Amino acid sequence: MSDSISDRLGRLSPEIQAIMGVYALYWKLEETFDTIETDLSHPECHMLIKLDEPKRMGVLAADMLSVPSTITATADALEQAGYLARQRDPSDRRAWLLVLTEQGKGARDMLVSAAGDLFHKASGLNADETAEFARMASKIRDNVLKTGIPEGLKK
Amino acid sequence: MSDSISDRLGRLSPEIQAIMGVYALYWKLEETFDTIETDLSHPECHMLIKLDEPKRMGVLAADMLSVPSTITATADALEQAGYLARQRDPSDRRAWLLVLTEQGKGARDMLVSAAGDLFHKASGLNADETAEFARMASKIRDNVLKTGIPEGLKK
DNA sequence: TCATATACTTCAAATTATGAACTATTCAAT
DNA sequence: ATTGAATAGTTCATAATTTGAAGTATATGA
Repeated sequence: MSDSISDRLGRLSPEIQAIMGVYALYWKLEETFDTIETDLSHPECHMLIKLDEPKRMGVLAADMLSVPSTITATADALEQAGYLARQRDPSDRRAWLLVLTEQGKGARDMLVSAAGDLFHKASGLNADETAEFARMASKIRDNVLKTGIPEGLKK
Repeated sequence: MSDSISDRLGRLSPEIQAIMGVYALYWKLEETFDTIETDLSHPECHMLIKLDEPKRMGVLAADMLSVPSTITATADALEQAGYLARQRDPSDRRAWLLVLTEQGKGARDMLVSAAGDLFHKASGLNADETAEFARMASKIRDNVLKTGIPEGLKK
């Protein structure tokens, strides 16, 4: 009776197994970012990868579950290094669109390609398994972004 | 020809979909740690969850793809707050075993339970899907830990 | 036209991670 | 035994990253 919870926890529920797998993969991917491109920081890599098309900073903040000031700092660094340019959003002149330069596109292609390789090596999954994992991961991501940022209750 | 790479990248390969899903879930889980227990930092939560049984600090470092000094800092904080105790490893007196106190076990059970709930809410997966995702995540984790820390080539 | 909300910026402070130099212990080979 | 090299963990100064509060400019609605 008293052990029902501890036992279940001790034997690691599927949820905890899933979480630990996610953490291991996340940490491994972060670690391997270090070995690729020396002049890009981790948040800069994240942002580049997200910029498959011009996006508003607020969209990126929501996407990365981050706050505006963090996005500003990362965008500043990428802009100064020539990877992207800020353009006013014509439909709302308060907002900026972050647009990759040619240099930025090149860096992004390299990163995305390298990340794909890394995923293969780190995960050890074959093509079918990768496809299945990607399907579930996409579903999860949709759900996170849908439920994320409750706007009102920021702690 | 020239578009084959860009096209594939633009349409987001399964690997990138998988990575983005993993990042979204990781960030969401981190975010929700903030809403649970106020007197534990993120790395402290990670360490508590890992301590399902007494472990050496080096094992934790390998497990968290981290370095010894980081583990020391986190263990110091948890020890000082009464969540764990250091015991010399009888089989190697250079090493410490980190052992949860009763308070630590209680906190861990709470965290693990909360993390399970969070996974459900954040992922939106049902029980079957969760089991399948957990299976793949475990496989990935095994592979990461197997291939991780190449010892020699630290960058 | 005024009040309020939104998009982003600035900046100082807090958190977290890291590497290099150090102590204590172990292990292997004399 | 004794020495030397390797390992486990610690200390500490520094770097990287994130955050929240206050500010500017633009939009929206009454």
